[in-house]
Amino acid sequence: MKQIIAELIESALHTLIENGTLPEDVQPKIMVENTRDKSHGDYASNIALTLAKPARSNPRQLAEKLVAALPQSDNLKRTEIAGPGFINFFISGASTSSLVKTILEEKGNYGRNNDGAGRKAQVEFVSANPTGPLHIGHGRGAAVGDCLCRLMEANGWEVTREFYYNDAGQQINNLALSVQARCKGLTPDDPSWPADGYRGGYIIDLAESFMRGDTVKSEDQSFTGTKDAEDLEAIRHFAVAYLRHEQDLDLKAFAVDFDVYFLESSLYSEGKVESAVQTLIENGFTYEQEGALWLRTTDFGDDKDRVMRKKDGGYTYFVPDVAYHLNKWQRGFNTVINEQGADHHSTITRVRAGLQALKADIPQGWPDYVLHQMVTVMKGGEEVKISKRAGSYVTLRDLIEEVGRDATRYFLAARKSDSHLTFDIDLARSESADNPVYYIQYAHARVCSIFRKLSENNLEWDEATGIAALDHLELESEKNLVINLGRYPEVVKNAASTREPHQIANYLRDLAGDFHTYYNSEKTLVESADLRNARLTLAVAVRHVLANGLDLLGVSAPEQM
RNA sequence: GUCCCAGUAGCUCAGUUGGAUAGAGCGGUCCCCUCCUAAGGGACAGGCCAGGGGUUCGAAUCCUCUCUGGGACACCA
Repeated sequence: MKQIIAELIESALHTLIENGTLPEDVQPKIMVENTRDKSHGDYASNIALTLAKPARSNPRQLAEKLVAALPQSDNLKRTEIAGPGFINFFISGASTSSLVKTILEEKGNYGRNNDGAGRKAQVEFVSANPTGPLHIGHGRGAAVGDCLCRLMEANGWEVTREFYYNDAGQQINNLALSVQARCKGLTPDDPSWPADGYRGGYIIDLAESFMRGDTVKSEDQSFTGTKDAEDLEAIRHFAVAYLRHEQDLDLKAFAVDFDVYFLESSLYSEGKVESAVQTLIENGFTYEQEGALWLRTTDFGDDKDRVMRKKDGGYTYFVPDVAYHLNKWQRGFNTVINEQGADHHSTITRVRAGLQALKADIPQGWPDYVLHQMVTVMKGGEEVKISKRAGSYVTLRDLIEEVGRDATRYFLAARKSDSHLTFDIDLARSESADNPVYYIQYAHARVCSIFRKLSENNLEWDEATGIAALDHLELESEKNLVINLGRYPEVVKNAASTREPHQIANYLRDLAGDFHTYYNSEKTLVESADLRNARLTLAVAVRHVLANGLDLLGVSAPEQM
């Protein structure tokens, strides 16, 4: 509808340019907006305000000329000029009908578009180290990342979900040493407990499982405990497999699936780290100093150069990261989004700098990053520190068990990811019935309930009659609902291009609110067959859009609550 | 010290990319089930949009400085 109005305005502008009211060289940016106040019409444009200066006219006069030059359209009932020079558009019943009809035809596809045109996009998210269960911060990453994927898919992209396993570093050594210490019966209080050891209770479970000789399976590996507390290599393998298995269960409980699990260790074993380093040296962006190899990241906007290879010969962590991203590029992903915690933000500059220094024709500013800020967990009125080493811990699975998957996903995805989030567990648990996600689901269930009642009364919804009678929907609340239904496709588009899945959640809350208001004020199952069928048709349209939007969030749309 | 993010109702947060009188939920006060599910609706109260300057027809939104909170700035991952 916005598009249609924009075209009408464009046509009027041409007329005004031809008759000399506007100079020929104007490059107007036509903006059509949803109005906040319905007395301002259904849509409004500020075009006369932005063009008043080049036209050397006052905005209201210009607006009048524009309105006069607007072509005739069935979609418009009337226009008016208001305030400093806004043009307000009131849409006609015909345009309402055609929108509802479109939704009924497209059903689950309504709101989807093909902007991506089947191009490949890759989203890397969660990517937790296999050193402990997933916590709420990972949960935020999982919720935001998965919604982003769903959004990209809804915009016509072919999305690959990828999880990067950091299985080759010092953290894994610490993990193995911690498990070994537990195998030997040590506790964190013992003097010989590893300095940076993990203290969480899950380490005890892990050690016991190893000493029992259990076999653990994860997505891509399997390992049996050797029961030998001196065999650090075996403990390392077992611990990684064990914790990956735990994380698999966490993700499954959260209904998040990955297409690719990428192992950091494979970058070493396949020589990719080494060859990336060679290229960087050959391209002349490195130098030796104090026994270490440095990358001149300052050439690419970093505030100081970074060490690539330490004095002891090991690589710093961003080197495999650069090799990893080169690999993503070589796999043909021109669009890559990395969803990470904000505490990793300093890596962005380095990875991008490294990629530029490879001279592999990778565009500047590639890849995209979506960062989520930290989650503060409150329990019993106090902040819970989510430190793996300290052992005080809120796992994602605990959270899902306490407040439910739908509510957890919604809560973590419904807020702008770059603002801090406070997750009050007591609130989420004790008032789970007041969680906004139920508000939206309830609207969906209510539509379904109307249809149950309909058949109890031995009546049927006649879709054809309903569509033909849509012009009976003349109430403000009904028109308002339709306008909001019409917004959905642009919300889907906008949320994807700005990488902001929370927009979907906000939209759904608004739509659900409008429907609840309508439901309370007007009865759907009225005597008049025409009006009844028209209202049922509108209700079906609402149900489709609610279900489509909830699906983008990975939240279920129950028929009954 | 440098960089990133944030600061909007008592609390948790939105604010459609610069529009008209700043909005929800929770909490507070008060109404609405003879009625398709009250997990709902309606009404009231609650605001110096952290603060100062600037940009323009117009600023919570853009620029700049200041203040406050969080995070990042290792030859840790």
